[in-house]
Amino acid sequence: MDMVGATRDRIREHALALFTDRGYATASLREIADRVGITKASLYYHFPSKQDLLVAVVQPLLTQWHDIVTDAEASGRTPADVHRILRRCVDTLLAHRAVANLFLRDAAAILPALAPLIADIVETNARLRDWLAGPAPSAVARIRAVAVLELLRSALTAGATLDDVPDELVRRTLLESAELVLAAGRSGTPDQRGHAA
Amino acid sequence: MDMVGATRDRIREHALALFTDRGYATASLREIADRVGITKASLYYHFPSKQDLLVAVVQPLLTQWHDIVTDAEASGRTPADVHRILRRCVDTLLAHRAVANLFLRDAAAILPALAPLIADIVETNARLRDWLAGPAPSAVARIRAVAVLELLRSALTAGATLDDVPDELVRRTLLESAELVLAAGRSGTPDQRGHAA
DNA sequence: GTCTATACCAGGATAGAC
DNA sequence: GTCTATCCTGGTATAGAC
Repeated sequence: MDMVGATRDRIREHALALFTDRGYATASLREIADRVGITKASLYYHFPSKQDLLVAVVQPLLTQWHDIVTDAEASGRTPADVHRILRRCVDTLLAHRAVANLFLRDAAAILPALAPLIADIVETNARLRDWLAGPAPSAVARIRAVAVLELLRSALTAGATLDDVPDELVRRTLLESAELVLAAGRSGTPDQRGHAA
Repeated sequence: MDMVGATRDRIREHALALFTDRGYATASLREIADRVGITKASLYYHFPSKQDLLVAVVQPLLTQWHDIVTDAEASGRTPADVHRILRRCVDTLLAHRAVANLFLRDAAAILPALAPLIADIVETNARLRDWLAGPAPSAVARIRAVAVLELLRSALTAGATLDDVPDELVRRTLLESAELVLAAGRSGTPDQRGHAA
């Protein structure tokens, strides 16, 4: 019955592969078409522009990231909640490794191409950051929230740089570190606001 | 006396500006030339290719980053040493904000263009990471080292995202967090070397 | 040391035939 | 759904005037 979209899917896969190892801007539609076994013009039948192709490639990650924020905002903020959310973040990055890497390593090329979605992307990240920072956060707490998100990204780079360490250990270590940084706010590190025992 | 290299410098500046806000691949030599007030062909007199121009733009940061590693490897690894090195990292990122952002946000486009330098860049980062991880590091210690470097990057994003917080506070908070993560190895957090049972 | 002019090729995009 | 042909822009290159 449905081979419907079969070509479309193959295009998406090859596009992702080429985007990630040539960079979005440099990856050529001709080469994508070649790999799929069709011509450039045929590609344009399935996707009206290079940007549309990119959006199709990137959508799954965005959707899941959005779900995480929804989950976060619907729940409390006990240590267990924080742990669950952070874990979902890392898991999602690892599950969509290739696309996530595109965002991390190719943001300058990709974000302008995602112009229609950019407002939503920025807002989603801001909401996640704000949730992590907690209610009525100090400037320090907000900086820590940004730092924690950045820290989680290393789930991707760590796997690539240190090739003999298993994903599972990376995930555990990063979650631990992230919680450590966040917890610093609650358990009173120096100069947070004077003193809090 | 010497206006020698004046045009060259102006080209470098405008190139950096355009690279950072269009992305390296999309930034056109024609537009750079326009801004400088010369023609594309004149540009080619000063820089034999777009890549050479990029290298010229990027060199100062690389040199300074290299110096940090040299400093690190020449010194001990007391908390004070670690603090000094981390501080130099953050300061360098902030001092070369624009170029550093190029590396962070445009890596996919830039690294291939820096092919001749790439071996050195990777090696420098690996040495910094290894120094941070300490002698005979466990897998966890190495992951933490990667995470800490990633965390310091947020000096750049934090400034951009949270616009009302001063650089100085960002710097202090990130250094604190970085040291916290590194120190976790020494002061014994749970399950450092995996679960036995 | 800087410029004009000109040309080549690759890549994104479109029109129209089958 | 796929093709051929065509257009425009951009990086690269060269020859030559001032």
